[in-house]
Amino acid sequence: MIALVDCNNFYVSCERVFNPSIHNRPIVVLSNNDGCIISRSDEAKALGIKMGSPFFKNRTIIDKNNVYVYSTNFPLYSDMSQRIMSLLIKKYLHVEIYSIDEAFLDYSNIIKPLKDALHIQTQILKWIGIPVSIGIAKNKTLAKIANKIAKNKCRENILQINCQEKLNKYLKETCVSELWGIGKQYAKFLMNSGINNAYELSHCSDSWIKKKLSILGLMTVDELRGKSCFKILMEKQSKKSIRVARTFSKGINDFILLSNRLSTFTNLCSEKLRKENAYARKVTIFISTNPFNRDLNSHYYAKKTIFFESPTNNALKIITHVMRALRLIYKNEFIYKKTGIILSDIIPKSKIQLSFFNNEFENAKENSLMDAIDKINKAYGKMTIFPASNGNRQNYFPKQKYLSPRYTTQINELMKVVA
DNA sequence: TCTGGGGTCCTAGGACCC
DNA sequence: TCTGGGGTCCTAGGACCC
Repeated sequence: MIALVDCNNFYVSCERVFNPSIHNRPIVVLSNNDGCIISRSDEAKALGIKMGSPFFKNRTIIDKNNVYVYSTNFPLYSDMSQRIMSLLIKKYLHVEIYSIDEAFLDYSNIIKPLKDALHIQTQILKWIGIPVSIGIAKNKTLAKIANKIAKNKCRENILQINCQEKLNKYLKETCVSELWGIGKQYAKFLMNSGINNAYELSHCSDSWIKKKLSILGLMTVDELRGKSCFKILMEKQSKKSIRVARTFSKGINDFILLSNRLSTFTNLCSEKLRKENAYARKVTIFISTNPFNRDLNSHYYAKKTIFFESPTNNALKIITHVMRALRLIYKNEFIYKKTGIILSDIIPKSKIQLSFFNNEFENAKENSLMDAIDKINKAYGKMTIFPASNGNRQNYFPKQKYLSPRYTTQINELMKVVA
């Protein structure tokens, strides 16, 4: 059994903790630049304010109903999140922090799941002040479904799906668009194909699903059928890319202004990288015109990736590459609305071996790189690697690959870094 | 007039290699 | 005139998540 703990209207709930006077009032929290609505209280939802919709389009409803409006306060939200997560980690052995407001718990050894869930729910509310919903079911996808129903239809905000009868009933009640892993495009496609709810989806053929929705879609469908495909990932996953991007309130078409902004982004980005104790192998910059402009001919999007000679986290080095990329794509006749930089192909310094080799060699990280390579050679005759994305998908993908020349080069580079 | 930011993963197809 | 087979690597583009 897996339980999903999900905070109700998280950002709004955080604001309420520090301002109890707004408890029964409609509240919304806005995104960066106060552009979109990204969190709503139940009262605001009842007014018909949509998630992600632009602030200016809701202006009339907001003014008319005295809706409280907050700009985001991310430091506050992540602090509150940490408090909740550490409470969970203290109490449970296996916890996956899935997002700022969600965590999966391994409930396989919990004897009375409902009672236990009620207890932790009460504790979080009492000690931290945040209301949470808890869904309990056989796997992550079903726990997501249980959570959604718990949040919207159960008085206690807790629901366990523990028999096939209940499961079938809930699957039939769940529209494909509400499923975890089925987004707008897939939902549209499925409904056009006559598949409207989760129950119908679970009866589609494997080959068709895989072809149309990719391997991840098939895993989702397998979970609806009761298999467990997505494991609980306890270890903090090291980042594979880091990005800083902004939409400007006014478009920019001046090269100097753009490069100034990009320098700032580069600093922020490499700061994040150093915080991760990691190095990046490439940088991508992108710039785009206003995507909401009605004139489609004025849409312009450009992206340029530059590889480093060796992995780095040095902002000055990165900036020279960023500027080169900007010069390559800059065209004066456009007014850019959005720019960003992405550092990717990230190598965690503290466990360099791990990023290239099988988990079995985790304990090799204490030793030198050469030792690790020797061990691997002895064990396998030739080196063994796993693609980074293989973690969850061992049932679907063959495990072994031989070490290609590409990786030999990378190892040589890594050894330079280590030295 | 005003429409977020930060991530992950998969797939197809071309380049390239032996 | 015919035009292999098996493999890797990289990228663009498109999907998804909160």
